[in-house]
Amino acid sequence: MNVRPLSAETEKDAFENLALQYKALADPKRLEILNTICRKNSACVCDLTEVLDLPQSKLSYHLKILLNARLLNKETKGTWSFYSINQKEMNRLISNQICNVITPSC
Amino acid sequence: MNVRPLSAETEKDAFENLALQYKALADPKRLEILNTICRKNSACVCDLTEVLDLPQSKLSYHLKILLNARLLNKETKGTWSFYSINQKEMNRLISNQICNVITPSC
DNA sequence: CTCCTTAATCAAATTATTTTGATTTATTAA
DNA sequence: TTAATAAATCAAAATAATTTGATTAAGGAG
Repeated sequence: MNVRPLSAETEKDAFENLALQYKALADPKRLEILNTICRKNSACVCDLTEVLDLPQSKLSYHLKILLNARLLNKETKGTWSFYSINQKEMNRLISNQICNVITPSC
Repeated sequence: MNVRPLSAETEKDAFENLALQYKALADPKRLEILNTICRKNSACVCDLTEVLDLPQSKLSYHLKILLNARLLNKETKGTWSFYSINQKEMNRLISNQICNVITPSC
């Protein structure tokens, strides 16, 4: 009776989710942010503004996009927000070869 | 004497190239185009306008982006342009799991 | 409480991407 | 040659993403 697939996600939904995630990766600055967070293991916004020489609001904007795509984890301690790589999701999306370029040793 | 790495590509170049390629994947319509071409093995623009119900100029636009990202091959026969998946490049970029979603059996 | 630090959010301006419809180019057939 | 088909390209309009600088919110320290 039920014609829809058992899976919760239609192919259309799957493509929209994938597009959202690849869009997050589709920016050299964001790839650099991922790379920097990986090398530091975990970083707060003020760490990244120093290393990457980007204003705070711009960083918060890009971090939000990466977080929304589930490529980052966020942990708040007091007024600090610590971001780390969601390597499980990176591995789900990206080949090992390219993971080794963007997030080596993560 | 030469301080630059032996590799032809700096990390900055690598990130820019990757961003270009992930940008091509960052659109549900383009994922659907890849999926359709994969299932048909090879398709011309007029095939795709029918199947995907998109105007010709829009298709040509998106195909150009995918071609430019080297995710498609193009072969011209007379006035037809036949597009097929560049699976080697897809595999270089994307995990097997997601390749099986976007381009199953390719 | 007041001050200071961290980071999120906001609105406006800028820049980039996509859509649209028309035109152009190239090839084939009559 | 002329007409017809396929697809690329173009310019303008519409949308979407990014940048900027300022404001806001939430903690901690004195």
